[in-house]
Amino acid sequence: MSTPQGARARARQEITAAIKEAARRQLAEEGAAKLSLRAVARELGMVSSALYRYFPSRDDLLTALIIDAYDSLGEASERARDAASTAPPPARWIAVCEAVRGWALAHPHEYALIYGSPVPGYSAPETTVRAAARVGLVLIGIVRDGHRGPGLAGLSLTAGLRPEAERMAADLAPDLPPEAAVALVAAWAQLFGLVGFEVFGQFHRVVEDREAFFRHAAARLAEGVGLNGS
Amino acid sequence: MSTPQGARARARQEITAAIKEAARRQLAEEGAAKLSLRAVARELGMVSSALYRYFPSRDDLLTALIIDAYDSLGEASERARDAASTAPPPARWIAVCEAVRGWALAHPHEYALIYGSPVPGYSAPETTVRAAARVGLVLIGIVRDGHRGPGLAGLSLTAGLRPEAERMAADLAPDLPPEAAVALVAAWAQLFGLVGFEVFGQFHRVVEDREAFFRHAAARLAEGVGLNGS
DNA sequence: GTCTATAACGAGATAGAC
DNA sequence: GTCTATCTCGTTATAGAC
Repeated sequence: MSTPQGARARARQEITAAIKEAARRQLAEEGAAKLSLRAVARELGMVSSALYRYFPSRDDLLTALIIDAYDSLGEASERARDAASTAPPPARWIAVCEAVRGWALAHPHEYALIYGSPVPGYSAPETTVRAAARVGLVLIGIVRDGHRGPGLAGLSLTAGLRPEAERMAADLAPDLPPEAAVALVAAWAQLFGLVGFEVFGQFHRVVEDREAFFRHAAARLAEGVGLNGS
Repeated sequence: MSTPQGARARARQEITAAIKEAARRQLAEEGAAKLSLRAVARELGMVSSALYRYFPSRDDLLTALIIDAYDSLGEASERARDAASTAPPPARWIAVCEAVRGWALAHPHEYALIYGSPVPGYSAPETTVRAAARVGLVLIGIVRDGHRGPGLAGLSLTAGLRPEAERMAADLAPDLPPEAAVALVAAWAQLFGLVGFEVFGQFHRVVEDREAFFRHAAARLAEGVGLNGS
C-alpha cells in the first residue's frame, strides 16, 4: 500500500515546518509586530492565500511560533536537568539556569517573542500555557528535591504575604512550604531578569565577563530558594 | 523688546512636546516597531515633512522617546529616594524598588520601549546612556549608605569572578568592595526581572497579590546587596 | 532665518477584480 | 493563483509664507 494519506500528512508537516522556519527568519529581521503572512508566502514562493490552509490567521502562526519557542526552551532546560541528574540540587539548579541563558543567547529573537514586549494587538491564547510552564516546572522539581535533602533554611515570609504564599504553594507545589513557593517564583522572575538584561543589551559596558557573572548570580539564586551548597 | 526669539523658542518647545506626546500615544497602540512619522504628523494636522524641522529622522524621534522614558523613571526613583531620605537604607531600597514598579505599571509601553525587546533596525546611540544610568545610580547610592552603616555582611564571591568583580567595582562604585558591586548589578537586573514579569503578564495566574509579593521580593533583594534590616 | 506645504522617489503592503 | 490599482512608509528637493 502506497499510503497516500501518509504521504499527504508528511507533505503537510514539511510545509508547515517550512512556513514556521521562514516566519522565524522574518521574526529575526523585522520583529513580531511586523510578521506578515504575505512576506512569509513570498519567501516560500507561495501565494498568501495558500498559507491559510496551514494557519487560519497571522495570530495563529504567531501562537505556533510562541509555543515552539517555549517548548524549545523547556526541552533545553529539561535536558540540562537530566544531564545533571546525579549532581546535588544546587548544582542542578545552576545547570538549568545556564541552559536557560544558553538557549536565550542562541535564540534571542525567540526569547524576545516569549519574554519580551507583548506584541501589540495580539493576546496569547490558553494553548500556550502548557509549553510556557515547562521551565518553571523544572525549577520546581529541583527545589522539591533539595527540600527532601538538607532542607530549606533561612526562608522567611513578610507579614501580609502569608495568605498569598499559601495560595501559591497550593497551586504550584503543595508539598513545599509557602516560603519556598514564594522564593521560587521570585527566583524564577529574577533569573529571567538576568537573562533578559544580557540578551537585550542592558549589560553593555556594565558586565564584561557575563559567563562568570551569571554563574555567580545563579548560585546565589539557588541559595535564595533554600538550596544550600552541599 | 518683545523677545521674538523667546516666543519662537517657546513655540518650538510646545510643538516638540506635542510631537512626542502623539508619538507616545502611537507607541501604546501600535508598538515601537510601527512608530511612523507620517501617522504622528497626521494626528497633529501637520504634513510629514514639517516634522523634520523637529526631529531629523524617525530614529531620532525614537531616541527622544527613549531618553524621556529613562528620565521619567529616573526621576520617579530619585523622588522615592528623597522622600525616604530619613529612613534606614533597607527601607529606602524598598521604596525605590516600589517606585520603579509603580512607574512601570503606570507606563507599560514606555517600560517596554526601554526594557523590552529591542526595536528591529534601531540601535540606541550613546546619548541614551546618561538617562539610562539614573535608576542604577540611585540604587548604588543606597547601598553605599548602607555600607557606611552596619556593613555588608555575608557577601561572597565565586572563584573565577574576582577580576571581573574588581573591574565592575572600579567602574561603578570604587568605594564599595567588589562583592557589593557584583551583588548590586545582579539585584538591579533581578529587580527588572520582577517588574518585567508583572508588566508583561508572566505572573498571570501565578501571582495574585502582586503588591505584597513584590514588597517581599524587594526586601529580600535588599538583603542580597548586604542591606540588613535595622 | 524659521517654518510649513507641495510634490515626488522608491519601496513595500493591501484589497479586490478577474 | 494572478494582476492591478491604491494605499502606506521614510525621506528629500523645492517653493513660498512669516
